[in-house]
Amino acid sequence: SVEMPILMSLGMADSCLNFHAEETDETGMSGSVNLDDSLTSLQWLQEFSILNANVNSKPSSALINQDPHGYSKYPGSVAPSSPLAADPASMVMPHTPGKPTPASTSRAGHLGTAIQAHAMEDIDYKTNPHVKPPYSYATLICMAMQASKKTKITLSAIYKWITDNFCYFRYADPTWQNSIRHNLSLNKCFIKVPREKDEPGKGGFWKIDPQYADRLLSGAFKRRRMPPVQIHPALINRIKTESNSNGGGGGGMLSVSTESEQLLKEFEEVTSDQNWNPTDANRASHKRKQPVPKRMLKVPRLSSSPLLSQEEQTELGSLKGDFDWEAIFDSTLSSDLSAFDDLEVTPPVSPFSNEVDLTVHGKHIDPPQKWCPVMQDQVLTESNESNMDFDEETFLATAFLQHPWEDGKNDFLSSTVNLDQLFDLSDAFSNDLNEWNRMESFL
DNA sequence: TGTTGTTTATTACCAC
DNA sequence: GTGGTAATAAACAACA
Repeated sequence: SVEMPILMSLGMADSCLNFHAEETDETGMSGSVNLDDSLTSLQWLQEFSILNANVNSKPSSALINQDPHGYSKYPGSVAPSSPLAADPASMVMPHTPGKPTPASTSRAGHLGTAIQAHAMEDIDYKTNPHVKPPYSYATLICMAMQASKKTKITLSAIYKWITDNFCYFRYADPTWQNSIRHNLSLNKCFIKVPREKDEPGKGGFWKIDPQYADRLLSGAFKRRRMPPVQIHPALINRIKTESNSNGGGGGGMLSVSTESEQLLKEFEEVTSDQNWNPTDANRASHKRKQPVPKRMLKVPRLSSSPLLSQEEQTELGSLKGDFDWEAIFDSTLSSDLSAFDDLEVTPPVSPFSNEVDLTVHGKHIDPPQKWCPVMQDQVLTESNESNMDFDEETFLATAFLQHPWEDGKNDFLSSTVNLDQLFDLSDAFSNDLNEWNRMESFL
């Protein structure tokens, strides 16, 4: 049976996915994205995570000087970045949107890696069509199902959720849809629910098999295997150009910080005397071919597909990303099992154990003396005005994203980090950057 | 006719 | 090297 840890795992994963919910009205049509939901934006988290993890520095001035919520870099952007972009393993796989492609390796070695880390720190999967999300198809399906908050979901709804939340797939060759269908059919975790005879519409519904839910969910959100990354010089130039012209971001394109730009410059210097040869790069260590995009600028799918029934339209409306903090804590703290009400869920005894075993980054931290009261009301609701101190945020970032989805550690079942404790600790360290520094060195 | 669903095959990455 | 897993491609059938 699916027990609370599984749900916790899912919920925590959700919290990191940070997809914004869109309000759905009675008509099922989705409304505007919560642009001002600063608390649900974790872009600052990923940026911090990258800077902290890859530059090995204190919270960088670049970060400090920017809007801690990150939106300042995305004028007009309606979507936050995906926190997982901060995961070095989910590195940019920059290639022209088209047929989903793997990437070949970079000749730049560690420098390239650093550059990639910087270049991808601002990746916004929701608006960036150039970067393939680092999730497996099964994960994407699972995410869509979870976001739907329904027990079953149509194939078209899965498509739509993916294209809504991952711009890459809007422009990619539709073969990925074949992969989705293939995955649904092949993966035992997914059960087909036939449509009722009197139910209009095409195809059936799909849901997560409770029997495999634990496995799927504990393994879900695991980043897909990603080959080493190459960044084509042309892309680098493009990044630089757009960074300059846009003042550092926007438009869903990759945006880079000053530090990133410097690294890019260094990278160019290192590689400037070599002719870029993707074939050589491919030969270097990757057998996977670099497919030629079939369609560079496919017309994006519309949100409201004429192929969808009224019910499906409604369903899709509710799929506008539910990976917001409020939803997360609705499900985790309030034990809202509605999304899995047919999964034979064993209700949790307590969302958070009182047993304190706070281990962050391999270090044990003694339990705090007091508990942060009901954080879902104080910290993570959409209506909150988010005056969380930067220290708090950065601490949370480190605790939460130091190893966000390491293989084998990505299920928060195995994690001994308790969010309550993290928040409590962060509270204890708020308003004191020195405390932050201490923590950083500790971690 | 397009979508949905199933199946088979190939290739590649990764852990062991 | 091998097995597991995942991505990709393709063929085919059923269905609205």
